[in-house]
Amino acid sequence: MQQKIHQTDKPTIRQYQKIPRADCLCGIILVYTKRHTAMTDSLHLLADSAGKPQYLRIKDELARQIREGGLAAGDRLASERLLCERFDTTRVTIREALVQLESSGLIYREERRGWFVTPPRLRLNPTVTTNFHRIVSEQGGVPRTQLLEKGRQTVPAGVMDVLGLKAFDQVYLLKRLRFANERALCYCENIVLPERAPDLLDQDLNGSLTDLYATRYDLRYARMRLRFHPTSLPDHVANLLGATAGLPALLLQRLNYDQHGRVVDYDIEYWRHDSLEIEVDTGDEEAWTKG
Amino acid sequence: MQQKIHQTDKPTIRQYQKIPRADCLCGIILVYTKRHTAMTDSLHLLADSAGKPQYLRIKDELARQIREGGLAAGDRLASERLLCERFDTTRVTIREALVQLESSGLIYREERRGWFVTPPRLRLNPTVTTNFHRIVSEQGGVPRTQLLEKGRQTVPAGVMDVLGLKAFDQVYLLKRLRFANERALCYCENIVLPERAPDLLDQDLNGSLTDLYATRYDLRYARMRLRFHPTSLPDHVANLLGATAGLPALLLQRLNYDQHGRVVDYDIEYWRHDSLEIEVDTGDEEAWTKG
DNA sequence: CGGCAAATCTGGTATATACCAAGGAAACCG
DNA sequence: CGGTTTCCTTGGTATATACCAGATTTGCCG
Repeated sequence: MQQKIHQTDKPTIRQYQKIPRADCLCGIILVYTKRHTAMTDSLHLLADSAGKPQYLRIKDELARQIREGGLAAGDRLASERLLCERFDTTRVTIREALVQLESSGLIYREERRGWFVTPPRLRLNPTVTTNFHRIVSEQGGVPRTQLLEKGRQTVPAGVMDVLGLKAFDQVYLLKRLRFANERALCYCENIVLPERAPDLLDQDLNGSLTDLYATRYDLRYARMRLRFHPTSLPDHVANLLGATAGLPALLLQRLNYDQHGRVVDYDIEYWRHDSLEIEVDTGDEEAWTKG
Repeated sequence: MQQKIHQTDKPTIRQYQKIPRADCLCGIILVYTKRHTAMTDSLHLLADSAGKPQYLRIKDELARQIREGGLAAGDRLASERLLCERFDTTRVTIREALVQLESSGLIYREERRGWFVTPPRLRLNPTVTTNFHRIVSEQGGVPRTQLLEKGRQTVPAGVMDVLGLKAFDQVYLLKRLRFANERALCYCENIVLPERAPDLLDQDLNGSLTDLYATRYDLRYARMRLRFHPTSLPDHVANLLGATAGLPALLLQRLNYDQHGRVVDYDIEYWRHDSLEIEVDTGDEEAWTKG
């Protein structure tokens, strides 16, 4: 290994240049890079794909290498500084490409650990089951729910009306994280009507709420009003999910009714944008199962 | 405003900082740099949110100003360079904040024209109606559909199975853009079974396909299989929508059946992530209308 | 006044550089 | 051997600067 001079970035990079270190893991990311392709003309920008910006070409190239290069879900990409060298550019440009790949859902990052290939999305049919544990298990993953906070409080203004409550009415509030294979996918808050589930706070809330409702309170979700839109993670949610602030996300809100047509609870969920695929089938149920 | 000297960025920036900037070469000397930074503060940077990165504080501040400052949907923000001056930072940092606000859906950009406040999302209940024109109109907007391309071709491999077709079977393919108030929201491709809608290509395809089906072919969507997930715009779609490559988006795919249970068509739609809010109500229809 | 070209403004892309803090491995120590 | 300290790697954040091309405005000319 080369000696380092001090800890700034420059020496670090230099060090890689001398060491071929064939290594791997991403060795897929080949070396050539455009330096040579562009050599003839002063600039790196040119040649290549008709006037496309460099970061887009890098993005395409990385995507191709991930697809064809045998990187599997969860594998780590080469470090940014290494990619800089391979594509002969700066971290700013590399990161532009990486961030766009993240935005497309192909890769994700773990804070200061690196960039990884995103695992397959969880397929979710919120009209059929909301049982997170069941869904993850059925799709071959290991589910986990972590209770962050539980309490009884006055109903938040934003949901007072939809829950049919008046100011100062009390509700249970749960804050939980959902994991699949130890990757945090979702942060959710459940606002529950106490009269539907007395003593809820004394139960084990690290499992399925749906199951708890069914087994202990004889409640089953019969109808729901579902709303959602793409947005990005608020700071505090990003922290909880171990993601970077501003990561694209899906904000999902759901008002649930039981088999008697009574409101049970209201859910607010922030899902990583790259973690789910939503399915909704409408129309005659019979027809679907037959088909 | 101050006078400019010439058109590169440097003079512009220099003009704001009166410091002598003892040349840099950043190396060792660097006495001044991000000046004042923490110094006495007196700046917006201050006290404020404990240790939050600057771009997040700027993001919050911009969001606040948009909310409280009376900027309405469609209004333009100050230019990046002006924001640099106001927040005493560089374009890189300002853009980090702007991009995150874009990601949250609060603002959007028009290529080289500026940053604007995003108009309200279109509320969409894909299980009730897929009639874009109707939806936009009902929500007070002016809809427009632009046919980009139409043709008859062999069925694309990806949808062959779901459409119940065999290789080399023919389908109609439409490529269209959807606008609300002249803002492009959605790019969609419709893959239609010719036997359901003969002579479709001879019709006016700049309107509602749903209407056309109903009036001319006596077809009504009775069931659909809907899939979607957040991703980002592929380059060619970004170009068509007048958006930047990599903009967060919602990819929506839908398999439609008519009142006889026969497949009619398959839709692939890319929506701007900031353009829609999806609603799905499930359960007893009666109950909903009563409620 | 209307049309066109030049000046200017805007965001888009890119380089080079630096320092920081958290993650993690290696070295060290008891 | 196990716990702790040191140090390197990694991404996160930020500065300073530049040039480009499209969009807009200005201003001149006929």
